[in-house]
Amino acid sequence: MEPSETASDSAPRKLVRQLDFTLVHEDPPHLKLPPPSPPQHSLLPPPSHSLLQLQLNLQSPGQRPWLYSEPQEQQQQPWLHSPRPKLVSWVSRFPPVQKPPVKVLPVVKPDSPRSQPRFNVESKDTNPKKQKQCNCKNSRCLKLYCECFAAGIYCDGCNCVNCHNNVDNEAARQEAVGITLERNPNAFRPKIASSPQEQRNSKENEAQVIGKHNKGCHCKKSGCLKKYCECFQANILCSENCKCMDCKNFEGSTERRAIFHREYNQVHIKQGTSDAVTEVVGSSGYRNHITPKRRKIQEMFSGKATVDQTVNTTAQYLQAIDRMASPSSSLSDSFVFDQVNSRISGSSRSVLADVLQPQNVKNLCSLFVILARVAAKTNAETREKIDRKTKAGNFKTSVASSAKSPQETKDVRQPVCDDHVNKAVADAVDIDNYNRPLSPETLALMCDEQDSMFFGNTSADGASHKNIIQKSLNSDYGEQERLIMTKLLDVLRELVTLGSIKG
DNA sequence: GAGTTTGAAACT
DNA sequence: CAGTTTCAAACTC
Repeated sequence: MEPSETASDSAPRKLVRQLDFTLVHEDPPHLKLPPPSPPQHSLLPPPSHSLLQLQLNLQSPGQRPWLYSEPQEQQQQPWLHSPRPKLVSWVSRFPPVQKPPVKVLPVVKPDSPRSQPRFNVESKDTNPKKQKQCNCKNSRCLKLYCECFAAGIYCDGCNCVNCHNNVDNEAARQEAVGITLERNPNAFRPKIASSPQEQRNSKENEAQVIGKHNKGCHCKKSGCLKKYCECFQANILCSENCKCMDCKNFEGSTERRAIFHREYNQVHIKQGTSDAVTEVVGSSGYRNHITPKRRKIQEMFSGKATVDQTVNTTAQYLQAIDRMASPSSSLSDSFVFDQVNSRISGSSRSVLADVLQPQNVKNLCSLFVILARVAAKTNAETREKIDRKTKAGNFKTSVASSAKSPQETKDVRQPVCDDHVNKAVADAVDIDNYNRPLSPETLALMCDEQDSMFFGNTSADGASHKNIIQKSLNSDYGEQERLIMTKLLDVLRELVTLGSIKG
């Protein structure tokens, strides 16, 4: 504020000039709607050409009265003339005071007085029937602590004490608004910004949410997985704007998955859809299990701004594989996670999402199988050596060894039926099963199927991988390793390049 | 429902 | 701008 100005005389003018609720009028992130159909929910009154008119039209006292005082200026808001047809159409399509019906979310939390978001983010107030009711005691509802005030509405039926956020205290409130805006011109703006990707996803009729918290959260203890976290509450991932510690609100986070899993299950158990729950749990209950190594990689790649772009891209690649390899055609698990993740996945949506093809995943999987086979051979020979050594040097061991049936000996030699190899294959297959532990029987079956699964096609890639296998099994281990790693690197590089180009 | 925890907002 | 305090929602018991 200029020294010559006072809060009271400068506030109103500054208000209207600075307030830009552009984003307010967009759908909340989790309620993205198909373009042609009318919006079904909005936290705030739909935009109006005439703010004065809006104020007059609003029978409910709870509607940002201070925002609607200078229509001319409002009309000059850039977004009304910028290429944002969606917003313009909103303006013309909806009367100001109409409260659209609630859109039922795919994942709903159990009803609770606290279930409404705490912060003035777009996702709040998903139930238009009941206005938020604050419980302020010391702020007179004239600070951003107050949800109503922060949301730009009068308190109405709240449980607040000494409330000044009402018509009777209009002057005081105006002043408070002025002070608040002086402190932060964006104080009343929505905190969640959508990205261009959101538009595209809307066109694709996906419920993708690509949002980002403008300021970012600063959580320290909640892991950004509780509603204390603004990002979490807004159903978006933490972004580079955040300064949170020990953040678990990133794409691919096991903990985050677990939470949504739990919530989904709770809701459906309540709704009596136990069949669906069983299906969901059955098909994905193991997804939350994650190998330490994999988790390490995830955490390593959960990168924020400080992480190198290349690394990020690789992480996204891994995440994309994670997504792609999920049986997205399945209605149970993938539905839940597609719905949940799509609402949550934010700015870190993989740039490879549209680049990766099933063949890429196959290629990578085939490499893992190769690794498994090499490991199997290595391991089998090591065991053989140990056996020979113990046979020669230890009578007892010799007896035990000789007691082995020929079949057992043969089993040891079989590439992917060894413990270590099982692990290797499990890691490889893990992509398809989201870390679900596999029984030995299943693994054995998969061993037999690997070839047809991954090399059944007659593509050049398939042939080249077969060659690698031959080479791997016939040449020195060092050479095998080199070949495999080189191929793996090639695959990753290719995808990173694709991602970079797209990015 | 009371008490505690949490993190944004406000203040210094 | 960093550290501290205030505040009210979220959470726990």
